[in-house]
Amino acid sequence: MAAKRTQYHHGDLRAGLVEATRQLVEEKGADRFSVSDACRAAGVSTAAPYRHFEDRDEMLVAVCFEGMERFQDLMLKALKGHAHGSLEAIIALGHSYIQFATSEPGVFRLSFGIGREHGDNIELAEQGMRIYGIVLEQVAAYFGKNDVDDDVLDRAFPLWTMVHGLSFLLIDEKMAMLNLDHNIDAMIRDNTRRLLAD
Amino acid sequence: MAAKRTQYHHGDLRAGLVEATRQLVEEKGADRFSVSDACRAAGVSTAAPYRHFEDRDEMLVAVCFEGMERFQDLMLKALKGHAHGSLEAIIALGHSYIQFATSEPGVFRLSFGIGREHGDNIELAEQGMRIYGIVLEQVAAYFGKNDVDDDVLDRAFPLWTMVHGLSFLLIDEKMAMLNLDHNIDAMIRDNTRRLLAD
DNA sequence: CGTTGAATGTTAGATGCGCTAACATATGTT
DNA sequence: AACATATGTTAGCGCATCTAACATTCAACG
Repeated sequence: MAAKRTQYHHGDLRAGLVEATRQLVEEKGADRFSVSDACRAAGVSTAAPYRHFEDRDEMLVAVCFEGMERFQDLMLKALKGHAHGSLEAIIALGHSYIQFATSEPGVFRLSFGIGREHGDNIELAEQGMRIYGIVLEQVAAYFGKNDVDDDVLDRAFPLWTMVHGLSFLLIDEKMAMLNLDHNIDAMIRDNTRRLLAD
Repeated sequence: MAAKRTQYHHGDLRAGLVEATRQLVEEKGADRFSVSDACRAAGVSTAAPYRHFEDRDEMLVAVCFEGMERFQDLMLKALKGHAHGSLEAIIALGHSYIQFATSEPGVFRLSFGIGREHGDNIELAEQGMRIYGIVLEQVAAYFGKNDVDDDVLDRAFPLWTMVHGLSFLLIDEKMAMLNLDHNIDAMIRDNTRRLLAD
């Protein structure tokens, strides 16, 4: 991991630190992550990161931002092969949401928890809206609409809360703790249908 | 806050520390909480807590456990005045879930995030099941059943994921970040109905 | 090319936290 | 009254974040 470099300069330390941070966030969680660990992994001194980031928090924001881009890619890929605005497309989006949360729980948790102290960060908000916008677009089409009106917002939001809640219950291992056994795929399918019905 | 005491012994330092910890968790979040801060608030030296808790983490577990008891009380109170197994009873439980999450976001987040490293903690799991059991009982009655079978589990779980997700989206201020405006009460009501329909 | 300023790295150290060991004081049992 | 136990304090270790002062490399311009 700690690839000892022969050059004085790293080459792309910023990227190296972001990747090291991302891995550590997955391993130990954002709260247990330490700048020192990331430095050891990247093979630089503990003062080096401060040439690229304001502080520890900014390193986490960088990981978060990068993660949200992967999240967006995943959701866009999920749409392929499904008719625009079809129930299948919307269900596929739900699956990809769970998929991201469970494959990168550390980054997922970080991405949603970070807004609190960074409510001012416009870039994070914009990236969030780009992702949610993918859902809104499909839901609008599902109801045969060309744009996202208040009705669409009201019908899409419960879908978000459901997959969001399911994601947290899964990664926080609540189902395991309470000995609950649910077929996740069936649960997303059935309840997406129910939430869109009426 | 830092009530200077005149006696050498505190009286009930454990309770004092739990309360100080709870307040700090609400103020700064569990990750930013420090044992030293709690000691300052309780007016004792930084070594004192270790007579009552194994480590920092155990202080948080204590706050979590205490919080879950309040959570349980809140949900039981929510049932009063509603017919056993009625839709209104179930909706009231949903409201009390959101109520707890938004009034004590720090403790709420802590309670659900803590399982990860304390999956072994049986007391926490049992308390969690007591709370979820309140919901299961009402949902069983809603479907005219006397006990909680697999069907009941499958119909209750989506309700949990919805209010759980909504709670996190609210306390993480995602709706504010994305300029989403939703009537929470209406949303819980309408979608509880949809999830129970069929 | 060679010089020089900017970018990017290092070392040393200030400050603070978690936790432990050794010691001090109160409490309660006989 | 004497002693064991419970509960507090002080001092200090190891590690973390972050800064200041210094070192090395890069790159832009004569």
